[in-house]
Amino acid sequence: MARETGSPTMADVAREAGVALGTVSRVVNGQQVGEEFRKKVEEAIGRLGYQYNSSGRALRTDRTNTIALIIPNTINPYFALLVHHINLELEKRDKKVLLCFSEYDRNRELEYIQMVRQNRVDGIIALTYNPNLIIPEDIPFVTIDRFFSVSVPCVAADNFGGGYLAARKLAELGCRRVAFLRIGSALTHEPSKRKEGFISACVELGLPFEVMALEDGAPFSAFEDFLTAHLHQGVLDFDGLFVGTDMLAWRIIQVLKKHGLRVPEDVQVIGFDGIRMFGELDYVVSTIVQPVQEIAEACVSTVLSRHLSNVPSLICLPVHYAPGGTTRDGNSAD
Amino acid sequence: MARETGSPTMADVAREAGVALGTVSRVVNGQQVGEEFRKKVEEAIGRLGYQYNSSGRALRTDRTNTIALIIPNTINPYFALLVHHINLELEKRDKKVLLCFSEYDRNRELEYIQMVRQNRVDGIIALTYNPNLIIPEDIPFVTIDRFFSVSVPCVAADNFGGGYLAARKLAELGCRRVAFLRIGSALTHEPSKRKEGFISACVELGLPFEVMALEDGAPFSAFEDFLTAHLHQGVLDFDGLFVGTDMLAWRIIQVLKKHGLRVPEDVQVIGFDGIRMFGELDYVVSTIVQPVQEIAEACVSTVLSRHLSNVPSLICLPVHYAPGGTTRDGNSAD
DNA sequence: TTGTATGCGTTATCAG
DNA sequence: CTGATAACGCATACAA
Repeated sequence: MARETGSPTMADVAREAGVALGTVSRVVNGQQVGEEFRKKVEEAIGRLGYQYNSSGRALRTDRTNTIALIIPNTINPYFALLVHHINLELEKRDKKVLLCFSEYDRNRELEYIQMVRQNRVDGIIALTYNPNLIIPEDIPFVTIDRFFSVSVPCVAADNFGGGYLAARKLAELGCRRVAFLRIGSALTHEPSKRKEGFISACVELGLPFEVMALEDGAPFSAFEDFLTAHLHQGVLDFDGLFVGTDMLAWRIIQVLKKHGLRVPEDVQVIGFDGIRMFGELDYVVSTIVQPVQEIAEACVSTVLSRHLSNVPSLICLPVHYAPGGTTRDGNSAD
Repeated sequence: MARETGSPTMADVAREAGVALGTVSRVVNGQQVGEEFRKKVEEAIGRLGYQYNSSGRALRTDRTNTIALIIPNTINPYFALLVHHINLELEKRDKKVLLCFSEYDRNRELEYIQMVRQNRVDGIIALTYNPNLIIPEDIPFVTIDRFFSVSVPCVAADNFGGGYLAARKLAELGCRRVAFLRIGSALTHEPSKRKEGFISACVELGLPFEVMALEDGAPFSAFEDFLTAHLHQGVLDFDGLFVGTDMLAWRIIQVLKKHGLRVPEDVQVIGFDGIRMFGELDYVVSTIVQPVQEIAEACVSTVLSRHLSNVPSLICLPVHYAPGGTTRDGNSAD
């Protein structure tokens, strides 16, 4: 008979089964145990409805089987996708996720670093643009989209290749003069390379281009000003736009439409990320699709790999293009 | 000097500060301690970079300060919103979130129930349509949108009121014949009341209406068939539609447009949920907005309330209407 | 192969 | 108000 207080423990199971505590532990952990004993223990576990206590195990082994995921939020659909896939990948490996929403707030990030230390997480996956984040040396740490140093593995899509692909695609779809629009963190991170790739392809193709890059905090109206400055008698100087993210692309398109420009007839637009309507319907705009599933897999297997030293410091995963109705190549899914 | 292995413990701090272990514990937990001692301990903590070990605390106190959140996924924008706000509310109260994505899969839900037992979570917040979910009696449990029994608190938006409001709004906007479209779980849950509210208002107003309700698993094409059956010489029998969710509304609108119908000129459409583009821009369709923030707050404060017996078994929160460009009342945000 | 005993880091009880 | 010490549930080294 188990104690009446709380849930049954291994000691309760041992008593119920008439075996030693250690034997129960071995059965629970799938180690080698005589058939007779195993059976007795399993029956006792069933009778008592025993569930092991992960606090006890964590205290003893100093492993929590928990990975902290630091990400700005979950309402941005791209982040939501990432959370989704990372959680799934971790679950496959019987790991738990400790959610940390930074909200782009440096102080919150610092508090989270402290919190995850208290919780003795086995590793951290972080998507943060905080330039001077203090990275714990003693916890496996993997970043997304942001390269800190060779000792901190970074997983990212092939942003350069994506920019390059976007420019080539616009050219292929008949564009004669294009522009790149972006707003984002001032610091250099992987997504910054979208611009380089785009420029590189334009130069290579002899395609005239312009760049409009804003830093975080700049007002969106700056883009409107830019566009109206390039609008002459209802005709835009550009017939193709590559925009840093799908979200920004969407907003830019609203502006274009407000000025009576048709998308894609007058201007073709390609975004970046691969956001779908409601997460599962059509792409919101024509886009360079990030391989979210692969990014998640890479983050998880990297953060869990025992020897981070053996792991490459930058894992770059291939992107692809998908039409989404804002280019003149049909609207079918990829 | 602390032991070289692992992070410093309270014992290390005690030694460093020249006080007893218990005193360190009292300082860490903000209990009354003499000024002299407190200072010595705090300095030692600073020198050693001590962070308390939550596994030890959990083992001792049998409280993990963790709440499990069971939800189908995070890629559906409504769920993403919910996850976001629930996480924020829990964080305010220094609680952690254990993420559980059910993917609408009954087996996964069962595994999660087991997992959260092992992790000794302090409570569970669940959004699940599983009709015969086994609810742990011994863990505070709060559901969203689904009423199980009076002993399990349920938090939901005022779905009936929302349906009612939608019908009145359509009437107010000049609709003469309307329809309600929905697809969803066959079982009766709170969102089912959207239909009742809608019908109730239609009857009250003498507004002719029709209902097209599909069960989960039915093909979307059934809606197309329904609409084409009601399409005569390019004119739809309805000039107003109320659709069960924003996502379905969006898809219905695509179909309407394919048939040359203009929204909102020919047909006005109101959805339900309050989904915004990219989570933060305009509403995707005109919609009945769920009070997600309040729902989250209610879930959290309920699941954390020590005496679940004192808590109402159904918490119903008010919704509101927001135009989103698919009705003839402008497109400005609320 | 199984039993026994110790300690993981913490809180809480009790004595001083 | 502080110090010493015993649990909490588990894994594991060691003894049988």
